[in-house]
Amino acid sequence: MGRKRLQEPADGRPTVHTVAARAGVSIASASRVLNGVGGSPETIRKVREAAAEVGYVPNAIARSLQSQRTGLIALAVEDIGNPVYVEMMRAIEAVVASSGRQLLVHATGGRIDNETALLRRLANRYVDGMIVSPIRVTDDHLAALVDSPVPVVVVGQLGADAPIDNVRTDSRHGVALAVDHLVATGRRRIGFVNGPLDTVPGAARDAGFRAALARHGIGLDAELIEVGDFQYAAGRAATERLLARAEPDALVCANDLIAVGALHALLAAGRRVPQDVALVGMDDTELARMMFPQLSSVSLGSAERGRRAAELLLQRIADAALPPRREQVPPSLVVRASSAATLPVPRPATGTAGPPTTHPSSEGVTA
Amino acid sequence: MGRKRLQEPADGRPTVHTVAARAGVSIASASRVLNGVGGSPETIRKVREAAAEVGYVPNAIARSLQSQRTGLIALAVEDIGNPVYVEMMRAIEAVVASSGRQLLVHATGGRIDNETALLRRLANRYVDGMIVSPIRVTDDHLAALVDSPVPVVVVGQLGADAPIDNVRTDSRHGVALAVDHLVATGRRRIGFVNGPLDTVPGAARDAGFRAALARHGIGLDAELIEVGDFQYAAGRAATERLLARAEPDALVCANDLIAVGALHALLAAGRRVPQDVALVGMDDTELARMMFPQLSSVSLGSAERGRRAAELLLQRIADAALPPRREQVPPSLVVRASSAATLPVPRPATGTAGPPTTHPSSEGVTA
DNA sequence: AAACTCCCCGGAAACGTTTACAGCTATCGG
DNA sequence: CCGATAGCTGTAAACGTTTCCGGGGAGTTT
Repeated sequence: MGRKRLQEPADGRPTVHTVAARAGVSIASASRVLNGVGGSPETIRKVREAAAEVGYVPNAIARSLQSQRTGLIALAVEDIGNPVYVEMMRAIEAVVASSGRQLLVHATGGRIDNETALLRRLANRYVDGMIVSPIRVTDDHLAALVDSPVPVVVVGQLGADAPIDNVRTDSRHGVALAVDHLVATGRRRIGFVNGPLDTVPGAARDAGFRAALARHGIGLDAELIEVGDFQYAAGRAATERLLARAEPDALVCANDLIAVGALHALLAAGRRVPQDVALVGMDDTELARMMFPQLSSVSLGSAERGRRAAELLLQRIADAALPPRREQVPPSLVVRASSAATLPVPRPATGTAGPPTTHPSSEGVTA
Repeated sequence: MGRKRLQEPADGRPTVHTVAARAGVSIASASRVLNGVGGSPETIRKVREAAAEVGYVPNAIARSLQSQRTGLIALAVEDIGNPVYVEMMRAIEAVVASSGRQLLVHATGGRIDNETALLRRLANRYVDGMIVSPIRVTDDHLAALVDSPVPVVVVGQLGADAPIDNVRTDSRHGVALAVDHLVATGRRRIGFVNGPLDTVPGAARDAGFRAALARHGIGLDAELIEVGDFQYAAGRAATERLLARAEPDALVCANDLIAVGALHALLAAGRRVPQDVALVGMDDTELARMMFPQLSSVSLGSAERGRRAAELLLQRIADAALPPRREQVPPSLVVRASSAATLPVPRPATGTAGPPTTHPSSEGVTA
C-alpha cells in the first residue's frame, strides 16, 4: 500500500506510469515499447492497448529534459509584416523541416528589450537553436548573443570580431548597384528614402548612397534625402515630405515597403513612374512584383541568406566546437518597369516589360 | 568523496548544484535566492556572487517540468505571407504579452498533415496553449484538436457541435455586403475570384456569392466565376483566365491577395479600375490600402478575432473547466477608390478619395 | 527564564521521461 | 545434459528545477 508515486497527476493526464500499471509491466518496459525499441510481442500488445485505452500522450517537456533537445528552432525577426522576412522564413523552414525539426517564429517588433528578453528566455533550452536578424545591435544584445546557452546564428551585419556564426550581405554595395543603374539611364537628381539611421541597415545604406553619388561625381543634395521607418506608411509620408521640397528624377528606397509607399506618394502627386521619376526598391520581395508598374529592386539574397543561416545552425548544433563562421551573399539588381529607361515613347504607362507572365520570378533583368 | 550527483554536466553548463556548491549552501537555498523568495542577506550575497561567477542561467525546460507551464503560446496559421495573418498575429501578440507570456508563430503551409503533426507535437506541453486557424478541417484534424493536452482556440468556421473554443466571422455575409454594394452602384456582370472550394472559407464564400446574386435576381453566369489559390500569383492567373472568356463590370475577390492579383491582371489587360471594372477584396488588410487605386475590401475583423481568441485562450488556461464558447465578429465593408461609383468625370484615375492622407486607416467609408 | 514565534536552512521528494545495469528465462549448440 | 548466449524485464538513477517539511537558531513576549 502507499504507492511510491502518484500515477494520476492532478490534471488527470495519464503518464507512462499509468500505462505501465494498466498493462501490468514496469515503466521501463512501457517506455521501451512506446519508443519502439525492444519488448516481447505480448508486452508490446499489452502496452499499446493500455496506452490507447487511457489516451496516453507523452510529455514532451519531460522527454526534452532527459534527451537535452526539443527539436525546435526559433527565428526572431523584427517585423513579420515585412515580406522580406517571410521569404527568409520560408527558406529557413525548408532546411529546418528537412532535418526533422520544427520552426517557430517570433516577432520582436523592433523593441530591443523584447529581443533581448526573448534571447534570454527562449534560448534557455526551449529551443535547440535560434536564428536572429536584429536591426539594432547593442552591447547588451551582443552579450546575450555570445553567451546564449543554445547555438545562435545571426543574419545581418555584426561587429567584425563577434564570435558568432553570421550570414550577411553587402547592402552598401546594393545601394551602389541601384545608383549606378539610375545614373546609367540618365538620372541625375536621385533621391533616397531611408530607414532609421540608428539601425544597422539604415546606417549602411546611407553610407552606400553617399559613397555612390560621390563616385559618380554627383554632389549631395540634403533635400533629396529623407528618413522614416522601414514601413509602408512611413515610406509614403517620407516621400510626401521629400516631394514637397524637391524635384527628384529618381528615388532609391531602403526597402520594398518604403518603395511601395513612395510609389503611392508619387502617383498621388501626379508623377509618372518611371517617366518622371524612376523608382528602385530593395530586398526584391514579392511585393515589388505585385505593384503596377512592377518595381525594380535590389535583391539582397534574403532567401539564400536564410537558407545558409539554417545550414550553419544545424552544423553548429551537431558540433558546438566549430569555429565561428561568416558567410556573405552578394546583392544584385533586378530591373523592372519602375526604372526602365524612358524611351522615345511618350506614355508607355504599362511599362516596357510587355504583358506580365505567370512566372513573375522570371521577369526583370539581373544586373 | 563520490558526490551523489554530478555538478558539471557533460556540456559544461552550470546548474543550480554548481551554484549551490560554490556558494556553500544547499540547492534549496540557492533556488530560493535565484527566484527571489527568502534567504538571509548573507546567503543572498553568496548565491548571487556564485551565480554570476559561473554564469548560471536556469534551464527553462527543467523549470517547466516542475511548474507545468512554459509561458509560451503558439499560433498556427496557414500562410504567414498573407497580411491578414500578420494583423491577427499582432492583435494576439498584444494580449499574450500583457499576460507575461510570449507568442510563437508556426506556418503550416496549408499542408494538413503538417498542421496535425504540429498539434500533436507542440501541444504536448511545449506550449501552454495554442491558437490555430485551419482552412481545411478533417476528422483527424478535429480529433487532434479535441483531445489536445493543452487548451486550443480555433479561429474560423468549425463544425457546429465541436466542443472547442471558437471565434468566427460570417464570410457568407461578408460576400453579400460586397455584392450589395456593387449592385447598388450599378454593376450587373459581377465576377468572383475565389480560393479552393475544398477549404472552409472557400466554400463559404462561394455559397455567399451565389446566394447574394440570387437575392438580387441576377442569374448566375458560370463564366464569371474562377477559382485559384488564396494567393497573389494564383489570383492574377485566375483573373487572366476569367478575362479571356468574359467581360465583367465588377470583381469580388475572396481575399486581398487575390484582389491584388486581379488588379494587376486588369491593368495589364487595359481595363480601368474602377471605371471599367470595380474591384472589391476581402480581409481589409494593409495591402488593400497599399494599392493604387486603393482597394475596397470586406473587413472580416481579423484583428478583433485574434484579440478575442487570445482572451478566450487565456481564460481557458486559467480555468480548464469552462464550457466551450463561441464568439462571432460581424463583417463590414470598407469602400475605397477601387469600387467608387463612377461619376460623370471621364478619367478620375486617381480615385475619388482625394489626395491620400497620412492616416490610411481613416480613409474609406464603412458600409 | 521559559515558551512562543518567526525566519532560515538543508534534505528529500516530485515533475515525467529515458536508459544503464543486472537478473531472469528460454533457447541453442556442443 | 549442461553451459553459453540472447532477449526480455524491472529497479533505480538521471535530466535540473521547485517546494514541502522538519529542525534549529534568534528574537520577542509573558
